[in-house]
Amino acid sequence: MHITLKQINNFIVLSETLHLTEASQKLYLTPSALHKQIKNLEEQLGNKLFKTKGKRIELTGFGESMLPQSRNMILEYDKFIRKAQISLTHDTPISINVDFAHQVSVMNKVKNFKEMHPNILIDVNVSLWEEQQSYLSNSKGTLYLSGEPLKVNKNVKNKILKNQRLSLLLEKVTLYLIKVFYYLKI
Amino acid sequence: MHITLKQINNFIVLSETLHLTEASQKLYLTPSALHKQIKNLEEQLGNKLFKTKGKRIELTGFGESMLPQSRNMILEYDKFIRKAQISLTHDTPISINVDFAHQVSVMNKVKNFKEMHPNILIDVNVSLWEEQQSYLSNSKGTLYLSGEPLKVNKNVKNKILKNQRLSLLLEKVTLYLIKVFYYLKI
DNA sequence: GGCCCTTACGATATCCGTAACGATT
DNA sequence: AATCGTTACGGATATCGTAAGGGCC
Repeated sequence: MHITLKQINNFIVLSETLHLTEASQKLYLTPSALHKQIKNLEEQLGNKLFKTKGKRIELTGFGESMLPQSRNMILEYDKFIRKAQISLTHDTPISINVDFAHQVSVMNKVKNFKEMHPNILIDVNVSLWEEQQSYLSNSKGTLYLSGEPLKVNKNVKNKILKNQRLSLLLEKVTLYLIKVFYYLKI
Repeated sequence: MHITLKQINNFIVLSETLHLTEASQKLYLTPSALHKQIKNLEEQLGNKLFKTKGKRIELTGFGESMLPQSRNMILEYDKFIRKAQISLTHDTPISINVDFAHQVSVMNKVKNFKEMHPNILIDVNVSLWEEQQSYLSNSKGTLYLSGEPLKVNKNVKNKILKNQRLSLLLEKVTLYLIKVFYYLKI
């Protein structure tokens, strides 16, 4: 069980781009890190997934054959996550941070939502995105989610600062946001 | 993608035993480690999977609802591994270590196998299991597989020494062995 | 008291980024 | 010369085991 979902996902992304640098960007990794993960996966599978012709990367026959099953793994994972989202119990208090740009649209939807579901607690804290960034620039920066501090490690912090998309990167935040958006039907 | 297959597997095993200590033994972990992994999974899912009534552990409704999808994940992973095994190319040289107890049965099968598949290279090295253990007792102990040294970290080493079952624990070895056994139809 | 879950803490292993190298176009 | 894959190395992070705490039978 040493093979990880992350590695399988890496494999799929690289197989789609056949371009290490490009794939590594999509995965928010350095080419070096991605390269090592692929190597590691190949080692555990006992066969090479890719071969390199000059600068070009190609799938091996083995890699080709592993692709469908790999996609199934990720699809199954998606279902798993979706299940977790839908299983949200209605008494879980939810609080979300929204940056300024999305304040209006979210607040309106939350308002409607609260009328429909008065027993689901939602707090919406609005803060400038720059403010959230400055939290993260501080090495001890924390975000708060449902009242609890959300530890942010350096990697995640960098990813956020680079991409300015919180929901794409912090899975825990994503989960909560999606929960809300699921109800909001955003 | 922080949720790992290992965690999902942990969840399933614990849900079957509802007994932390017992589950942790099945998973070759200490209760402490398993406990933390479950906590971590719950945190990422945003809901508790288990609740504790006195000394007894019970599934929450959420945990119950996550079980089928979790099992699917593991089933899909099994298919994934099986696919990798079957995709073995016939020109991969294979060498396996066999302990004394299994020498005769394996050697006979290998012999038959070689007659049927003369172009698949298999070397069988026989050594006492105690010998293999003593390799591992040395902190720099290595096993050899297909000529390449197989780095053994301390955790794996301990697991092997405890359980005396190589094939259950070293996935890489398992993979190779299963490859062979697949052909051998053992 | 004994069993069991839980938490704190330290060691080990793993993961990732930086930087440098080598090869290809 | 520029781009890309690869490797070496160091720091940050995660994982695990040991040991100690606390509740229930």
